[in-house]
Amino acid sequence: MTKQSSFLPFDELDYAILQQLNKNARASAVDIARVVNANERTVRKRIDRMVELGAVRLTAIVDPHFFGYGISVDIFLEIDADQEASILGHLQSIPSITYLAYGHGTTDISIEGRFKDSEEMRHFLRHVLPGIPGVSVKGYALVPGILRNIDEWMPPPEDFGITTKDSD
Amino acid sequence: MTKQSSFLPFDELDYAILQQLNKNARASAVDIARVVNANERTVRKRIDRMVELGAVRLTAIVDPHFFGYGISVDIFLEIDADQEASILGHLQSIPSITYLAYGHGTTDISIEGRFKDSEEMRHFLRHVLPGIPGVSVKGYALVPGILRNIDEWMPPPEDFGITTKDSD
DNA sequence: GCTGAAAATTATGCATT
DNA sequence: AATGCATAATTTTCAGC
Repeated sequence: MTKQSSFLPFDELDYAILQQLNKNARASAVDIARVVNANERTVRKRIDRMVELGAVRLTAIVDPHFFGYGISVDIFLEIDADQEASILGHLQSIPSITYLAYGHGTTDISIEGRFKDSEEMRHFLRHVLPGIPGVSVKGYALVPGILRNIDEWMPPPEDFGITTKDSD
Repeated sequence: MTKQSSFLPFDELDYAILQQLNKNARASAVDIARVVNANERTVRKRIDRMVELGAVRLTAIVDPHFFGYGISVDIFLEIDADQEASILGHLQSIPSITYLAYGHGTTDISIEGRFKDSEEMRHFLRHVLPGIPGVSVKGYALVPGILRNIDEWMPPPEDFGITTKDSD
């Protein structure tokens, strides 16, 4: 058994509520209360607390495929260290970019772009990105399909103090 | 000018509503209606339609950092083609995995894992993954920081029929 | 497809345990 | 921290435009 992780701000009720909100963030507190077997006032307070603490964000997530963005590409950039802040700001503002992260080296950046067709992708790789001062495209790789993403992620039950049969 | 993309199921009102829902998926239709300057009944119908069409999912997204998952790692796997379905199913069920995608080759899989510390990461890389029949770890790379992810993504205004000063 | 008005449901504020 | 209760606000239903 590994060490019991310090403080757990949430419990199994929070976990159950979270699962419902994950299915439908607009579900009424009354409906959720019914499913998780709790008082609706309690449910609302728990939701408010999780959001206020910043543990959870209730949001609208848009499906790129629905809008015709059928192509996903991982792109590897190298940037001018002196212009890092402005370049990252610029990249943040580009709607084609669905993922932006620091890469392995100190001047490496990884991004994921979504495009409607290969023409759009090519234009982005050969004109948009190289057109940003201090940015050079080191390579890219088409992503054949994404099966899971952060929006479907949930911490394990243990993080809510729920002990599943444990013998790890 | 590139070709006008076929049919646009949504308009600028949908776009405005979406932006509000992105900030807070539980915002009341009345509040949203005030901000976007529309009737509340209309707002509700637009929301329902976007969700029913599958363009948007209203969900709770959990912040891994809040729960102590401070380490992100990109991991590259090669899997036995004959066991693809069962392996992908297995990977889907692992809570450490926040991203799962097909990779470049026909037997390549890319995943992203989140861990509380390097010990947990090491255990995952050296025992959990190799313990899955048909899976071998080809390499991995620590991700120093993620600045943007799919949950913050929105299609460009053009996809809602909004013509910004365009001269691309 | 948008809006109006009444009924039903849900959310909020205060108080109690 | 959870809940009961009264009040306020929102959502739903049934329309008409």
